[in-house]
Amino acid sequence: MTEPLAPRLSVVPYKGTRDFYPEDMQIRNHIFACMRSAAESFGYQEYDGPMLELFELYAAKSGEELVNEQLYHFRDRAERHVAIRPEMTPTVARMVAARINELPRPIRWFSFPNLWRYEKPQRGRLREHWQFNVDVFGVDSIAADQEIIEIAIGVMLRLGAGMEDFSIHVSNRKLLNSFLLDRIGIDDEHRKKVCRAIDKKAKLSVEAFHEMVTDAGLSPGQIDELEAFMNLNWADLDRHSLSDSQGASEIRELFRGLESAGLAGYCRLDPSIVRGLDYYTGTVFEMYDLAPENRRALFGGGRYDDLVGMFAPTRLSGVGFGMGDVTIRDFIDSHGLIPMLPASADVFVTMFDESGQESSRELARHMRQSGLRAISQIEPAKLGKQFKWAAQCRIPIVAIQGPDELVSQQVSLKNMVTGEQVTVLVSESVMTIRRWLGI
RNA sequence: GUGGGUAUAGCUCAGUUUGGUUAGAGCGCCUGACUGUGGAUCAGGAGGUCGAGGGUUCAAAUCCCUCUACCCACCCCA
Repeated sequence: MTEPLAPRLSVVPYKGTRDFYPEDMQIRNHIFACMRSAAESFGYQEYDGPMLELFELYAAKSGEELVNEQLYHFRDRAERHVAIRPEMTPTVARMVAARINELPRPIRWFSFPNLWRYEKPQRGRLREHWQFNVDVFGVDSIAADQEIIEIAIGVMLRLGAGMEDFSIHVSNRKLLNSFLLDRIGIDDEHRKKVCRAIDKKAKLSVEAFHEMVTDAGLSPGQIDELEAFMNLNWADLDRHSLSDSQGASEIRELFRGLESAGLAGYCRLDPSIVRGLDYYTGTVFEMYDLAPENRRALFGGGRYDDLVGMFAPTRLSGVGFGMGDVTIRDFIDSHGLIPMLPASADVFVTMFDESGQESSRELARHMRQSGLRAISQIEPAKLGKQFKWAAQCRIPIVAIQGPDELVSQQVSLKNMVTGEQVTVLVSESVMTIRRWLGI
């Protein structure tokens, strides 16, 4: 007689979320390590904040769609209206504002928050993702914009990407605004539509683009000017009629700085970069995969004049970017940049039988005390099985101490990569292992 | 929210057009050949309510209906 089975629960993770099994976690850690290293090399400090914030924090500035359709929110037991953070910027602005008078400026911070948005999942887009956020507050000059872009490039280089893999498209909101308002005289009413068309140009056919901007009220002459504007190279800015505008001079300054840093090759002026968020006021940039099958921006950022102002009377400018783990993972996947994952241990210590348990554990303990990562066979088993297990886990060295070795205080070490095997005194074993591993 | 695709073993997939023995393959897993040595080879084994529910039929993985999940694209974004 068998009991009727209870209905089983699903093993599938909640829609739009991921399980990180150890092999996934290793890759995530690798990506985060590259990000952290890039930020720390510029002296940025890590911070974190709560995953829950009051709903009002986002209602104020985060944009209609994000709040109305994508926010996870609920009432807590005291009827407070609580939201799960969909982005980090409001939190960091709140944290900076709370200590606005004591923090030495510039403030250089980074974080790895997990963020939640109620989305329909698809490639590069899930409901929970981790986002590397880097911001510098309190610098009005373009030098900060350059530093932020340098960090972003630093992450890509650490991940193993090169000039042939990605490109950072840079523009400036002021430049776009001068062009639209002063140069060709678009009114506010049509500006949004034109911006949308500009933002989408790369994805549209020439005809579709023309239709879209004509629909937005542009004359054929204005369209010609717009297309010339969008093809501007930063070096051409000097000869352009917008040459004297503040946007143009900021762009020039930024590119001169990037050029002298040897980084101009990773960047190019692309006046079609708009970015959706309203709070950007100056430099804006997006990173694109140069592989043509991946057309969407992988990350982006820019300068925002005053996010802190919603909490404190002080104006404090900021520049920053956010980099999502989902898109970056897709990027390194498709560019063959997933590194060989290191094994979880340096050495596997075998065990023969009940009588060898103590000596086996003692040997592993000895190796750990010498700084090696050692895995013990937990209970006696066939040696072949133990070897197989070690090989499956790609542990590079197996230590064998059977009755033969035990009588003479020796241990046999097998290099699983080369197949070489030696028998040495226990006291010399760590040295041999270190030599084999090159550590 | 709109549109398209997919669902069969742990994984990748045949089989569905034309309903018919006990639903298959490769890889992976377990056992043995091999009582002190992994990858190779050979032999054997475990593992499926064919996404779920209903219908048609003597008979359904296969035909019909409904639902669900996942993937992709649009919108928007990382």
